[in-house]
Amino acid sequence: MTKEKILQAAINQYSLYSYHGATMRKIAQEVGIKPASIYFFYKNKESLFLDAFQKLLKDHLNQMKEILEDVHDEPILSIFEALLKGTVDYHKKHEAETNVYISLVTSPPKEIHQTLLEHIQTFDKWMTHSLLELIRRDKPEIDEAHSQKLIKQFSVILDGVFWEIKLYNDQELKQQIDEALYIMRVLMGGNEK
Amino acid sequence: MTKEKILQAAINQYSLYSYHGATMRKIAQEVGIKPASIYFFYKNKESLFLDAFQKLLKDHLNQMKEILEDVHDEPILSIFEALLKGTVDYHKKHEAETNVYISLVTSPPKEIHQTLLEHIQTFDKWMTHSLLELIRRDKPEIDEAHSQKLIKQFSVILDGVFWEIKLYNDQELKQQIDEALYIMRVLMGGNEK
Amino acid sequence: MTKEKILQAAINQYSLYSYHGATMRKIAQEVGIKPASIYFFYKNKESLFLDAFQKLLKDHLNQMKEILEDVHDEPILSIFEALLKGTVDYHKKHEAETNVYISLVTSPPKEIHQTLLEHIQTFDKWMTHSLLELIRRDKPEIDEAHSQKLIKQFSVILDGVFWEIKLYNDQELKQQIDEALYIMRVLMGGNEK
Amino acid sequence: MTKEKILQAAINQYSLYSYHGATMRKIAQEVGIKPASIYFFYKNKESLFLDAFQKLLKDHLNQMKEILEDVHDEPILSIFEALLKGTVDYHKKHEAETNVYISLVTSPPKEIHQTLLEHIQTFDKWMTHSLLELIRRDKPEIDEAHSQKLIKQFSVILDGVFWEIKLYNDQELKQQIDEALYIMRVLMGGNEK
DNA sequence: CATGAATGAGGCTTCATTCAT
DNA sequence: GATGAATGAAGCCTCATTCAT
Repeated sequence: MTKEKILQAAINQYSLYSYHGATMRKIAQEVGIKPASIYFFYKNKESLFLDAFQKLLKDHLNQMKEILEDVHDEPILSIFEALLKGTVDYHKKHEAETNVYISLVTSPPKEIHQTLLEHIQTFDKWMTHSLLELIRRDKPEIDEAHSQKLIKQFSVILDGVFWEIKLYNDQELKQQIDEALYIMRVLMGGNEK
Repeated sequence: MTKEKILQAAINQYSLYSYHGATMRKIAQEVGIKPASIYFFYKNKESLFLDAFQKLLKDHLNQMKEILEDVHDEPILSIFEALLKGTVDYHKKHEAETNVYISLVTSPPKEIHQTLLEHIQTFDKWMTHSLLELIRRDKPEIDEAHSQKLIKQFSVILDGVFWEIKLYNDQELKQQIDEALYIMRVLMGGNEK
Repeated sequence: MTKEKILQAAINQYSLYSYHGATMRKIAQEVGIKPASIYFFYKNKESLFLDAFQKLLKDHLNQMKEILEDVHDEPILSIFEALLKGTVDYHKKHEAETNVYISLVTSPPKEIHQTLLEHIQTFDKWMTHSLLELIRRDKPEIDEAHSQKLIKQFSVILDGVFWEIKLYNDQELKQQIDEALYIMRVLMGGNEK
Repeated sequence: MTKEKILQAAINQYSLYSYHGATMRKIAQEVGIKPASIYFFYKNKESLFLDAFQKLLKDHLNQMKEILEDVHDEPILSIFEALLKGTVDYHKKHEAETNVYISLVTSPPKEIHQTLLEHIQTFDKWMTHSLLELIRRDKPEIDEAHSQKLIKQFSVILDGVFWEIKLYNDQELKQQIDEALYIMRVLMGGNEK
């Protein structure tokens, strides 16, 4: 229990002040213990953050998988929608984690660089693979090459919406999601509006 | 001269280690002076970084303006292309600045929060306004509402490409830019490929 | 224990070098600890000295009260004598404290200015009040106006002896005390020598 | 001109913050020059303050001599009065210098310790000698032993008034001077009031 | 005369960490 | 499990001082 609270506090502090600004004292304070107590659970600051980062990446992957499972049987456009909205929801609800993730991608501490690259690749492969399957199921008429292209296009848009979480307020973001969905609809041959 | 070098070193260090990890010692070392000398030019660490951030935002805006000026008279699709490639080029060439910018957006120090919000708004307004004008010039048949929509769609895609600078290598990025341009072409009614 | 030793060292160092010359390093050295350890007990240098000054003033008042209690029942001239000698003894035995006190009176740091004024007033009132009572008890024939005057005269003389602690050696000081007592005897109408 | 301004600024700063707190920067600032410029006039901080202290002591002695000259021919009680009031006036008008003097007496920097002791002795001898002469002239009936005693008594009282400059406000101080003069009158056999 | 630019030394303070309790 | 007490290392910053201009 305390151990998890420490982990969360570490992430919160890192999200605000990055590695060197996330002091053991502030983390302890957030948990309501003394700094010395952290060392009962973690060997040192570095190992604490390695743990925190690992948990962070794992949680993120799980969350995305859950989102996909929930809409597994719906038409592909609904799945795109669910992924877009799910991404936004998740990151709005886990602001600290998102900030840490962005920070890790931007300036990865060398200790985590490898793990991070692997995560990004895993995530990418999983998403590509899943979407390929789901497109085939919903729209068998689309050949694989086209699917691949669609997925790449979707990823630009998903990444765009992801970054705009940090730029826009809730209302503007909703509009951007609508535009994103509109684009996907157009790309999938829907000239219906 | 020394003053500018300090500014650049501050940005480089911040990009790697964020505020608390960008120590005066490391900044001085990068410049080739002693830490005490920094204080001849800047009152303290905070004011040094405030200056650095301001310069960063100003440079970024100027750069984007320059890009747009260079392609001012070309068709709108070329302009979209120039903006996408220009953005990528600029941020690849100024990795440190980009990382700092991302870090500022993600976890803005309160001293710069206001300045940052204003910059983002200024940038947004300028880009919207410029593109509106350029679309009207090149495609007078598109009404303003549609233009507005197109610009929003472009911004999602531009933001997507921007974020993917941090995710993909040069080759993958080039592909993503191609997909981005393809999307814009489709959105502008071009069924020509 | 360590906390009190720090306080004493702070006073000693302040007495020698004043605030800016009383460095945390020298204080720590005197206590036999490292500078960082001071911060476990005191938030910072300022609060350490605020504590030290408060203790100093409190101790001084207590000491004076004790002196008076010890001679409470003796004739008033003996009381004057006890106060003069007690003051000299106390300040000779607590040279550092005396120097700090003088320094505080001369150039009071603004943080302690108010506290100091209150202390001086409290001390003054207490002494005036006590002596009034004791004169009345020993010499009921002296009316209050005269008593007030006598006390003021005594205070000039006491302050003179106090300042001469810093000017004269032990032997000269003893002579000055004798003169002081002689003056008081004369002032109280004693032409007996 | 600048040299004297530096000297005065040094004394002012010393009076407020003592040696270690009187920084070259603040002294320069008070004069309206840059710290580096001070080194044109003084070899270093230590020599600047040695000069300042010497001037201080010399000025003080001169001032006291002047006071005495002005009342040279008056009766001895007027001379006591002039000395008391002159002392108070001088120190009220030269607060910084007084504070420095007190600080020097209390915690003399070793570089000036010897000079200071000599000054105090010179001052003492001069005053004793002068007063002896003046008493003899005004009251030839008082023998030298008695004069010596009177002078010692006056010195306690003068020192008392001197210290009370730092303790009391102008009005209270005037009262204390009156009491002091009253005492001297009584001591000189005056039962007239 | 004056100062812009620089720096070694040292100031205060916080950091991560240890260890006995 | 937890922490009071301690510390070496390092953080930011100011100090007195120098020197070329």
